[in-house]
Amino acid sequence: MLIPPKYNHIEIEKKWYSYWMKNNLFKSIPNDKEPFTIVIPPPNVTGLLHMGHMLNNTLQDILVRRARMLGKNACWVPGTDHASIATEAKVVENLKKKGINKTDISRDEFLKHAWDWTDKYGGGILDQLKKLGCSCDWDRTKFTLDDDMYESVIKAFEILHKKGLIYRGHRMINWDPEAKTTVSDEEVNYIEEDSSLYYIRYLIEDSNIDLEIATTRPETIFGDTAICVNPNDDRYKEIIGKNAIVPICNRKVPIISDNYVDLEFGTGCLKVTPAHDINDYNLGIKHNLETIDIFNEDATLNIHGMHYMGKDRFTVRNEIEAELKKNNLLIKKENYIHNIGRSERTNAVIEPRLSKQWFLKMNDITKPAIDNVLKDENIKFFPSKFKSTYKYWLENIKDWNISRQLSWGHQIPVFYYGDNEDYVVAMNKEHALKKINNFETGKKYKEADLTQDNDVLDTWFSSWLWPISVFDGIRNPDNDEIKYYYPTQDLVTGPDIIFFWVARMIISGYEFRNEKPFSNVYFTGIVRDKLRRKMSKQLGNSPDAIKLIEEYGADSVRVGLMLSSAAGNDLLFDESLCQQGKNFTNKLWNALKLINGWEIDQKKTQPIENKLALEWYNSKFNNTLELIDKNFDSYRISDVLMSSYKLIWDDFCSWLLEILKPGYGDKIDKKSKTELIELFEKNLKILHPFMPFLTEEIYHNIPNSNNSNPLTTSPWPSKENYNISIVEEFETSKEIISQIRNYRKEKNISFKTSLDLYFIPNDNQLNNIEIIKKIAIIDKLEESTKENFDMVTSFIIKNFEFFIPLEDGFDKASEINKLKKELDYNKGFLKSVENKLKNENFVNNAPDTVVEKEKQKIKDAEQKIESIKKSIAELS
RNA sequence: GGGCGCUUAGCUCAGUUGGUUUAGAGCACCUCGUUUACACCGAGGGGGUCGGGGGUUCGAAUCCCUCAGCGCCCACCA
Repeated sequence: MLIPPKYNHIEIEKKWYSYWMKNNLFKSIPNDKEPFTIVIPPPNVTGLLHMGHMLNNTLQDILVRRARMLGKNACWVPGTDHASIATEAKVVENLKKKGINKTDISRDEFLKHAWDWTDKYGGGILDQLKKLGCSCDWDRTKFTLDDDMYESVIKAFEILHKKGLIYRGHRMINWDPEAKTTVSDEEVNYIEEDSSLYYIRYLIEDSNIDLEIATTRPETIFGDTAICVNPNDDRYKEIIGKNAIVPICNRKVPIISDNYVDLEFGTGCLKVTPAHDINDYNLGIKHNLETIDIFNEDATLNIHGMHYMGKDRFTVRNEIEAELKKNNLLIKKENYIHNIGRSERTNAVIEPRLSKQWFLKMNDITKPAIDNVLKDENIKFFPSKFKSTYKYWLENIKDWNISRQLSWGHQIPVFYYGDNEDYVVAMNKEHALKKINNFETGKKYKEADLTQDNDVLDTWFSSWLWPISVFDGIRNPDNDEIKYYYPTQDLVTGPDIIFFWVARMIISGYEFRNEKPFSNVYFTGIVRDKLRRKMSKQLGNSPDAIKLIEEYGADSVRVGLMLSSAAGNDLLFDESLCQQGKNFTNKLWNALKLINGWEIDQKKTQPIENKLALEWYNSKFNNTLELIDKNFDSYRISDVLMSSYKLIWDDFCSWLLEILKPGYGDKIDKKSKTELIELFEKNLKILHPFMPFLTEEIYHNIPNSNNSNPLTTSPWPSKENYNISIVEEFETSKEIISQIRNYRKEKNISFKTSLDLYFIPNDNQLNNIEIIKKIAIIDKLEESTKENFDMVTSFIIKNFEFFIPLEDGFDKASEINKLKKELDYNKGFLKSVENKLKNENFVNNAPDTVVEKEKQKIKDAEQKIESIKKSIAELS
């Protein structure tokens, strides 16, 4: 079989992905095997693959592929999210370009545009995931607005409403006047911005005292319904209970007192505008104040704004400043820096607004989510530090505002009838009609009498059902799929959506199925650039994911991402990581070429060093496998890769292959090659979750490999018993060989020149040349004493003394110097251990095993010192 | 303002309940090397006393206190 000199990732990745798909290797249906399920965090349907997706999905693929190899029924459910706000914003923007205003078209017309947009740009991200090698069961692909998914969301609303958990309330919400929608607290960014603090004069009724009031929002005076001072403020005690006159509109408002007001800030006087400030709203409720809403939906002033009606709030701010100044009501204006809330999506300044919204009561349904994560650890977080964040949020949870003033999404299944305050919750109009007409009122309603609520549900209200709804567990709670696949095993996601999504899925899991949605949550960090900056379009520091795959190959990119991504840690991405991954693929490819190049000599018997080396690597492999399995179980994925990387690069390639490598013109014995290939195949298996394409390709190029089955579905190596002492002994061998290499380097002796190595028999040591030879893996080693040679250089390893005879060019002084240095080191070491043992407290208090270890150290060090001294004496 | 966390080689990080030699890894760096798998390589090497200070202990990178610096989350003061 001819192996190409270079690994062609483009061709080979295409080949194997279509092979896997054609043979349905990622397909899962319920069977009698243990299920292993992951639901993908559904990316935005019209989004494009970025580094964060790559990291996240590579991790999921690694977990899924390993589970598959462990013989589990692995099921990775892919899908996309409709992402109401983001998608609707894009569609609106796109329509604007075409000269269409969203407000000018009907809901149905708008939805048609949105679907066209989705059909055109949607789902591309899933194809990109295939390029990355993701082994999802693509037949299961879901979209949150698919009919069945849609119905599940509505059904969930119905269930919760029936339980009395959903209510309609008046709330101060964050209003985005540009998108004309509410945004959740989490979607508002507070940014320090330059602003002004206006000091405005308010007159007091029946008094000649003026009040100075500081505000950042003079345009809201039309909504003022009180003036508030601190009850302990001596400056204002006398005027409490009187009325103040609001400038320009000349309305009388009461002067009230409340501890909320800060004596130090501004003038200690606060104008209260309950309709437009959350704190004022709370004051309004407390003091039973009137609420005057002065804004229209787009934050222009309404009729209460008098002559400013129809003008934008910021325009009014400027104009009112002028009017106040003209009337001598503006005392001063100061520069002022404060936090201004802006919509994450449109960047519009958020307007606090009183609005009718749908809410989900959270307090009643969070208990299992708290207990099962924090008390019982039925759900584990990796890293566990995120439990504190989770805990804090759940223990301070507020009711969830689930309605959004958008069209793209699941329309709220509430149908108003009669005087428009009565409503029913139903899957559709038909059901709704049936429901009301069943009432005892006797009144018969027609379809035309019903109006569905115009709002849609928060996107997260569909996402929080995802692990259940993808298996249709909301509509059909007893179906075979949900019973088999739920609860799922792992969730891989970012800590930034721990509240939005993770916590809510846990809540919904217990609420709808009385069972956790997943057992383990792996939190990935944020992918940043080398300078720790977030990847962003503006900075242009975000690499094109697909280009990276094309340039380096999917395997290399996957390895690059995994090399430095401990759970929860941010990943400082740099292309050099992909290069490192590519170097590794090259290394493996070349190992294949090397092994394939070795011809077999059928008659040759296995040399002892081959036997020893293979035995050693087998032990080393199993020793590492043990560690790998352990690290997999604790989700230390980058540690797993690192151990495999070192095992294969250093132990397999640099040591094992170098020992087995036949000499010039030589061939390898059959036994060695057969055993070697077995080990090589095992290497491929542990690497397969990380580098699926390369390993699959190599696997099918191994000579003598009888296995025509794909690696993807081959069994994970089972842990065999191994002898740890073999592994340890080999470390000694490595040391001996390293010493010889050092010696060659020091003396500038080429590798072509062979050296004789001798071993000094020592009665106190294991005095068996065979054992020493075994340890040294060097069959030229002979037993001798230094007296037989004029000059030697010696080294001591694990209390065995070895030496190499010297012929000429021997620098006695430097040799002695070298030994003296070693002597000093050992003496220093000895002294530190001796001091420890001299300390009576240590000897008396430390456990016996620890003391014993220290004593042994002394013995070893003393012996070594003796040997070195002897060598020095001999040279002098 | 409230809460959580971090500070170990040039960089990114390990370091499990305090005790395997005088702290590890990968990358980077330096030196040497074209021996027919690989220069996308090989061999070798330098480099940290674990942010500062104090304490507990026979013993601390590991526990406690304190100072300094950094980061994240929540709330957001007219």
